[in-house]
Parts: sequence; C-alpha cells; structure tokens
Amino acid sequence: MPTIKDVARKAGVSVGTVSRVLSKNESVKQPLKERVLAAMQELDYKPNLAARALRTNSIDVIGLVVPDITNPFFSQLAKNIEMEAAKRGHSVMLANSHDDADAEQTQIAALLDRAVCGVIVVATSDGGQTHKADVPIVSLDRRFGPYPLVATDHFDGSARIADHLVGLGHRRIAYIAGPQSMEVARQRQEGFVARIKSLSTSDDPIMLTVHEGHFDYDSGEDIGREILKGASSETRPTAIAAASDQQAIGVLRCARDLKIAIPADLSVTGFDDIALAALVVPRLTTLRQPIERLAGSAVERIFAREAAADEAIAGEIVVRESTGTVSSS
Amino acid sequence: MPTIKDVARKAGVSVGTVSRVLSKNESVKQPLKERVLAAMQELDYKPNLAARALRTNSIDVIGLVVPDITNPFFSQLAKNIEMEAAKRGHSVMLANSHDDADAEQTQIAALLDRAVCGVIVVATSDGGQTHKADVPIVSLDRRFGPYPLVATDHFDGSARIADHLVGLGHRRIAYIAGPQSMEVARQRQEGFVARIKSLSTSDDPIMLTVHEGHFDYDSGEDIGREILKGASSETRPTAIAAASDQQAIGVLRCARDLKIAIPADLSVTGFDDIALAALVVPRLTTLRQPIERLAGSAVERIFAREAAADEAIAGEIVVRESTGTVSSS
DNA sequence: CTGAAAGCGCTTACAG
DNA sequence: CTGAAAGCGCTTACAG
Repeated sequence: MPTIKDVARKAGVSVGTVSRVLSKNESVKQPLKERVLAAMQELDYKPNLAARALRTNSIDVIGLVVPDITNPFFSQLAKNIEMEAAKRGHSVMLANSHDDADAEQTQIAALLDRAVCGVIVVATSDGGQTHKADVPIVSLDRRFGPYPLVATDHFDGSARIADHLVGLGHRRIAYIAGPQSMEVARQRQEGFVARIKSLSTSDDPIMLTVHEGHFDYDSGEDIGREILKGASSETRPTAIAAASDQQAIGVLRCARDLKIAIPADLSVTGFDDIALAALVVPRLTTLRQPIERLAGSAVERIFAREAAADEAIAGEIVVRESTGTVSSS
Repeated sequence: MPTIKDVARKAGVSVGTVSRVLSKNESVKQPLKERVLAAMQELDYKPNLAARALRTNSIDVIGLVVPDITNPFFSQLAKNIEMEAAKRGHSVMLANSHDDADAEQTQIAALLDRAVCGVIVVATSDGGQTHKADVPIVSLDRRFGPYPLVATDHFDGSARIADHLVGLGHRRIAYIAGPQSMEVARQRQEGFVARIKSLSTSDDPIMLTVHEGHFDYDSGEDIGREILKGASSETRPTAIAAASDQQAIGVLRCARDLKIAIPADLSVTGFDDIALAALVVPRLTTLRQPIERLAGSAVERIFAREAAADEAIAGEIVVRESTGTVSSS
C-alpha cells in the first residue's frame, strides 16, 4: 500500500502538501495540486484511516445501537441510517442491545472506545444512563437518557387517525391503547382522545371507549373480541382504532371469526405501517411512520455536533381498505 | 483520557511492559503485572484503538455487507453475526448493497480501507469480483466471487421435505420451484426431485410435476391455482411442496379461495421458516434454515484466517399443521 | 503558499 | 524478564 510519503515523493512535494490537498485545503495552488492528484491517482493511493483516526481522534463511522435488528421497524431505520451515512462517506457500526439496559451500556461504551463520530441509540425500554462522550449521542424513536430524541409525532399521528374516522361519520369509536408504562403508548392515546374530545359537540356527540392492552397481535384479537362479541350492531362501535398495526391485524382476525364485515360493518385502523399492513385482507388503513426522515434527522444531528432539542416528525396517514363510511343502519 | 504512558508512570514501569500485560503476554512477572493492572484500574485506562490499529494494521471489526438489511432473513443473519462477533470482542460494520453489484464492490472496498479484520458478504444476485485483500473474505448464503461459501444445504433440506411428504403417504406431488437462474433455486429443486425419484418404485410409483416460478407470494398463489383449479380431487396432487415459504403461503391463500381444506385435502410445505410461517393459518410445515450455525461458521472463518472450502449446513424440518397423511379418498 | 518537524498512542524487535 | 527506542501514517502548528 502506498503511503502519503510515496505520493509526496512522486509529486515532488512535502507530505504536508499532500495532506493539505487530501483535506481539500484551499491553500494549495493549482499546479501543485494537480501534480499531487495525479500522483495519487497513479499510485492508487488511499489514505490510511487508522493513522488519520489516531491524529484526529475520530473516525468516519456512526455507531448505532438498536434493541433488535430483527425487528422490521429497526431494520428499516438501520437501512436508512446506513444510506444517509454513506452519502457523507461514513460507515455505520451496528450493535444489538437485546433490550437489555446493561448490554446497551456496554455496546455504547465499546462504540465510544472506537472513537466513532457519534452514536444513535434506539433505547431499551428502561432509561439509559449518561455517557461521558465528547461526540454527539442522539436517541431515536425511544428516549435514551438525557439525550435529545428524534421520533414520530405520535400525538399528531393519532389525531389524524381520529380526524379520518370522524370524517367518515363514525360516532361510536373504541380505542385500543398500548401499555401505559410506555411513553409512546401514552402519546398515541392522548393524541387520539384529545382530538376526539375536541371534535365531539353536544349536538353531535362522539362516544369513545379506551381499552388498554399490549402492542401485539394477540392483545388486539382479545380486546377486539371483548369489544365486539355480544354487542348488537346498534350498540357496538362502528370503528376501532388500534395503537399499533399488530393490534389492528388482531382485530381483523377476530372480526373475521365473528363474521363482521370490514369496512362495511366496522372500520379498523392501525399505527406504524408495517409491511404486513399492506398484505392483510382487507389492507389496513394506518399511520405511516416517517422512517426516512427519522433516520435523516438523527444522522444530521450527529454531523451538526451541537446539542439540539427533541424533534417530533409528522407521520402520514395511508388510507386503504379497512376503513369506510359508516353504514346507515 | 489516560494513555499507556500515564499507566506506565503510575505503575513505575516502562510503556513496553504495560503494552505486554495489555496483550496478555505471559512474560511479565506477577508482581509487576499486578502493579500495572492496578494502575490501569485506578486510571480507568482504555487503550486507544486507533493507535493500535495503526501499528497492527487491523481492527477488531468484521465487515458485513448484505443486499438489504430489511429482509428478515438477512437481518437475522446480521444479528447472529453481531452476537458471535461480540463474544470475541469484535464489532461489526454494516453495509447494504441494495442488490447492486457496483455498490457491493464499493462497500467492500470501503470496509477494507477501514482495515477490518475480515468481511462477510451475502452477495447480490450476480457474481462479484475478486478483491485484493490480505484479510479473509467469505460469502454467506449466496456465493460471492471466488470466496468460500457458507450456506444451508438446500439439496439435503429439500430431500428431507420429500421424505416427510412421501412418509405421509403422498404419491401425487407438485413442486413449485424458484427461478432457475438462481443457484439456490436449482439446488432446492434438484434435491427434491432426486429424492422423489429414488423413492419411487414401479410397485409404488410417485407422480411428480415441477412448476417454475418466482420466490414470492403471488407466484405461489398463481401457480397453486393453476395446479389446483379444474382438477378433480382424484387427479390433482395431494401435496404441494414449494421452494420458499412465501410461495407456500401463496398456495395456502389460493387453497382457501378454492375451498380446499389443508391438510385434510392437501398438504403444503415451504422452505426457510420465515416468521410468518408460524403465524399463518394453518401454520406451515417447512425447512428451517440453520441461521445461528450459518452465522457462527462465517464468523469462525474470519478468525481462522485461512482459506477453507465451501460448507453446506443442514437445516431442520419443522412439522406444523399444513401437512398430514393423505386422505383415503 | 509550502516545507520541516513534532507528535498522536500504541507495538515490537533489540539489547541487556 | 524488562527497558529504551524506533516507527506505524497521518495532521497541523510553526516558520519562512
């Protein structure tokens, strides 16, 4: 491998000069610069990144730690982060915390030891401590310690779902919430409830019931059954909004069992827009999380290198076949 | 950040000695060693990885390039590779090739520039060139250039599926293959066909038809319909083996449309054991790819640092609800 | 604008 | 067994 010295010799300049053209330093005059460039080309010179790292104490690598890369949402985030980083000539180092706060701690420390230029962490459920780092740390999707959070605007997203449903004429609505111990579950619920409240008037009241569950399929199926079974079509809700796509798909499943037609007799909405949402029958109306923008903003913050406030990015409602106008029964 | 010099001063030894205890060099005598260890502890010393990299010209990082981390199979592979690497104190640098051979090329070069200690590549569909690298490169799942391949034993796996079906009494079987341009599709098909042939005797013949398609849901659904529709239950196959879970799930879908009961009237098998396979109704009998072992073997090869031959790792058949004995119609 | 030189924090022959 | 010293390939004040 040729070194900067070889290039310098070949171009007949000092290594300092080579280094300056390498760093796009404007001070090197045109003729010299060209000779250097030519020499680099000819030798197929590539700077030794380790040497540079030793001097500058930082490498062109972004650390990323996620609870589990196998989770489709996180892998989409990872992909977009990697693309965003690549655009700027950076690589990403990936670590899984397995939803374990200690492992998370260890992984972040290991990344910091490698002198990455910043780390993005999608936190495990519980907390996260402060790290003594002189590079930016940002939390993504789930809050990590004291670091600024980039996340979907869950409150706003739920409100959009509420708008959609009410706009379709629904006046008896059930909301299936996520576990209240999770910030994101609370935000989604609050956004939905608040909007419904503000839309409900004494002339045109909206009935809303809230049912707490977990974010998974089974929870959606169980709670859906509870809401639907036994109730006559005059009393039961005409729409069920779920706090996650998985829950919503569970509701779809139980509606099929109960012979309740969707969307003719019941509208169902999810949240997230996972891949399955577009594959189930009927395809699910949901709120798409702005994954590209989440990733983009997180990466940007690494490069900005300055503390910034939390950022909530608006999602986008995608209307498919699981919602419709309320039938005139 | 304390350096090796600080530790040496505090322990009253030379930096060489500190470096030797760092590298677990046995030559340092007990009393000295302890003093050094104590000093490191006290100062919370962590070696500067960039400096080490500059000297040794290699870092404790494995490069991984996959076509798309968003693909569940690849993300599972990535997770297991990361875990395996972490066990040995290594991190992994992740890159996506987006199924583009040029991008793949670039990504591998970038990884090599960073002096990773090896790179694992799940190749894009077409080929891959040779890289001049003095570190091991291994292809995983899909062959990359001239580098040794670690993959599931597709041939053997398909044969196991054939055994299972024939053991259940099936004698009219249809096989839905993948695109013949792909090595893995050919291997799966050949394994299945060969085993069926060897099991078929003139006394107890087995009828087998083969239908080429793509690996996705729609292809399975379309071909399944072609096979099933119009045929009477006396002439149509009693079992359909698909070359992928996605195809098999497509078959499930069209069987439901056609009111063909599974497994009472038709057995269906897949290949891969994707997460969905255990979620569909009925749950799918399939061949599970040995992901942990694939990842483990690939990582091992990086550390072995010596060229090795291809390795085919046997998968495991997982019998669920989509297969049963042939009904006595 | 360019060169000479120091120095980043390690590892590893080379002595003794 | 341990120390003194060279050197890995860069970057960056400091001169001129």
